[in-house]
Amino acid sequence: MVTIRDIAEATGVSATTVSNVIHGKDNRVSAETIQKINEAIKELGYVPNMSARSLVSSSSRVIGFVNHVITRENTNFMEDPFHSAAIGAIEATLRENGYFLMLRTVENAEELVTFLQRWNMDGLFFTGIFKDKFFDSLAGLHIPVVLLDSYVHTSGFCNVGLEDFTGSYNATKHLIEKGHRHIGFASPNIKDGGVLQERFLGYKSALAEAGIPFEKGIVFQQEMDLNSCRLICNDIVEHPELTGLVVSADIMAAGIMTGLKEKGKRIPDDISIVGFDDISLSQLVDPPLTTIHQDMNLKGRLAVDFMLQLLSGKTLDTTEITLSTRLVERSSVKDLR
Amino acid sequence: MVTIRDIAEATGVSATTVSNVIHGKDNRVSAETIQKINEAIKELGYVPNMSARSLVSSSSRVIGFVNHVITRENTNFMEDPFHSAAIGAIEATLRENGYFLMLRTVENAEELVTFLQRWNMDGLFFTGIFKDKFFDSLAGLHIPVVLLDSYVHTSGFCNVGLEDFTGSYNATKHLIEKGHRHIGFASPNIKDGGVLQERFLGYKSALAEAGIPFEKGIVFQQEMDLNSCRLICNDIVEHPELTGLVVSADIMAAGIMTGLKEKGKRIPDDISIVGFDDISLSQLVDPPLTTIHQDMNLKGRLAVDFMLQLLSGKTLDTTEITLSTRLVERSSVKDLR
DNA sequence: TTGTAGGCGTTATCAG
DNA sequence: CTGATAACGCCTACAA
Repeated sequence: MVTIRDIAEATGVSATTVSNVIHGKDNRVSAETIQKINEAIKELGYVPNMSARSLVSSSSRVIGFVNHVITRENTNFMEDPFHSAAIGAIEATLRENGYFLMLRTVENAEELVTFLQRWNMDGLFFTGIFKDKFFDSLAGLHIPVVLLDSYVHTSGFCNVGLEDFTGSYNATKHLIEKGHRHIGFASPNIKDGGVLQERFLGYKSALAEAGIPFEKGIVFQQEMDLNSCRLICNDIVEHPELTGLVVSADIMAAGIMTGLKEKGKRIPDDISIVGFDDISLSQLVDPPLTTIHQDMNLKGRLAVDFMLQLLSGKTLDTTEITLSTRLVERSSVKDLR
Repeated sequence: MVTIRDIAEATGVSATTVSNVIHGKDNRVSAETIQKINEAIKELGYVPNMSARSLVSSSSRVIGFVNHVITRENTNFMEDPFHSAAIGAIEATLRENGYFLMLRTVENAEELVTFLQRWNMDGLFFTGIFKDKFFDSLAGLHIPVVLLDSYVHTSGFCNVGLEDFTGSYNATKHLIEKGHRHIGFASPNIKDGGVLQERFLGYKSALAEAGIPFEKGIVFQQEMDLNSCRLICNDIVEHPELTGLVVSADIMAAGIMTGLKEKGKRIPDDISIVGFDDISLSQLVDPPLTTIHQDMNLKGRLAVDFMLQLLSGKTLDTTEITLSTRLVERSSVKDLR
C-alpha cells in the first residue's frame, strides 16, 4: 500500500505538504512542489486510506441505506422493485459526490445505532416503517437522516414522500366516476403509520365523499406474492356485488388479475382494477393496468439532494417533499355509466 | 463516542485487557474481570470503531458489490430484477457473518482499484460483463473475488454461473419439439463473452441440431424497455413465417408479448414465446409465459458461501458452480404438431 | 513555503 | 493474568 509518506519520501518533502496538496490547499505550497507531488501520486498510485482518514476526521463519507425492520424470516428487501430503483439512483448520485453507499437491514434500533457507530456514518437513508420509538434513538446522534416514504414525523429528519392519500383517493374516485359503487380494497398488510395506511384512508375518504358506506368485508390484506393474491381472489369471488377494486400496489394488482382470470373472471368486464405505482409491469399485463403513477427515480434523486445539503451543513428551508401522483388510464377499468 | 479506553478507565483495567475480552481471549483474563468489562461495555454502550480496527488490522470486514462497467448514461443498475434479488440475498447472508456490504458501480478498472484500496475491502462481488483486461488489474490484488454470471475465466476467481447455453438450447428445442421451424431470437444487446452470448449460442446450437438453417434476419437486439420491445415487434411482423420466438429475458418477453398483442397478434396462436429467468412477472402476463427457470436467491447464497470460504483462507476444491435450469411450461407455446 | 508533533481508536508484541 | 508501548495512515495545529 502506498501511503502519504511514501509520496513524501519520493518527492523529498514532508507528509504534511503532500497532505496539503491532496486537499488542494494550493496557497500553502509552491506550484513546483505541487507539480512534483501530483506526479508522484500518479506514478506510485497513491490512494487515500479512508479508514485512516475517517479515524482522524470523524467523517467517513459513508452513507448508509437502512431498510425496514425485518419481521418475517426470509424477507429479501430488494424484492420490492421500488427499493431497488431508489437505491440505484441514490448510489449513482452519491458516487458523483464522493460518497460511498453501505446497504444494511436492521432488526431493531440497537442494531441500527451499532451499525452507525461502527463506521461513523456521515448520513443515513431510511425506508420502510419504523416506530417512533425507533427514531428516538437516532435523534441523539445528530447525523443527517433522510427518510423515504415515512409518515413518522420526527422533527429534524428530512423526508421524501408521496401523495399516497390523494393518489389512492383519486384511484377510488376514478372508479366511482365510472359508475362503480361496490369497490373493494386490496393491499399488503396495512400497518399503522405506513404508506399503505395512507392509501387505505384515501380509499375510504373517496368512498365517504360519494356517500358509499365503507364495508370492512371487502378490504383484503395479504402478502404480495402470487399465491397470496390467489387467496384474495377466493374472497373476492365471494362478493359478486363487487365491480371495482383498488389495489395499493401494482405487483399485487397484477397478481390479482392473474388469479381472477384463473377463476374465469374477465377484466375489466367483470371487475375493474386500479393499481398504484405504475411500475413497468403495469403496461405488461393484460389488460394494461390503470394505475397511479409515481416517479421513483426522482424520489431517489431528491433524497440525495436532501442528503447532500444536510451534509454540507446548510440549514434547509424545507425538510419535507411530497411528490404528487397522477392517474394513468389504461384498460383495466370499465365504464359502467 | 465510547472508546475502548473509556471502558478501561471505567473498570480500572488497561485498554489491552478490554481488547482481549472483546476478542474472546478468555484464557488471558480472569473470569471476574471479564464479567466486569462486559458489564461496562453494555452499560456505556461501547461499539468498536471499524475504521480504527481496519486501520490496524488491514481487514475491514467490508465486502464490495461492484456492478458492470457503465456504458450508457442513465443506467440504473438496480433496474435489473436479478441484481436486486441477488444483492438482497447477499446482504442478508453477509450480515449474519459479520460483514458489511458496499455497493458501487465503476466505469473502469482504475476506479475499481481505487475503490478497493480506499477501504481495503476484504472481498468483492462482481456482476456483469468485464473485459479480461479489467480483471488483470485485480489479479495482483489478491483479495477474494466472487463473480456472478461471468464467462471470463480468469484463474483465481470464483464464479457462480448458470447453464445459460443449455437453458437457451432447451428453450429452443422445446419449440422445435412442438413443431416450430421458424424460430427467432430476441435479446438485449449481445456482448462478447457475456451471458447473453451463451444464450444466443444455445439457441443456434438447437437450431443446428434440428437441421434448421440459422437466419441472421430473425435475431432481434434491443434494450429491454417496453418501447424498444415495440420496435422489435415492428420487425417481427415483417417476418410472417415466424411461429416461435426465444427471448433471452422474461422482462423482454413480456414487453414483446405486449407489443405483439398491440399489433393484433395472438399468443401463442400466431406466435409462440419462450422466455428466460422465470421471474415472478412470467406468471403474471397473459398468457403465462413458458420460460427457463433459475434460482436467483440461491445464486446469491452460493456466492456468499464462496466468499466466506475464501475469506476464511481455505483452499477451495471448486471455484466454479454452474446452476442448472429447467423449463417451466406455461401457456405461451402452441403445439403445432 | 515547508516541517514537526500529537493524536484519532484499535491491536499486537512483549514485558511484568 | 495484566499492562505499557508502538504502530496502522492520516490530519491539524503550530513552528520554523
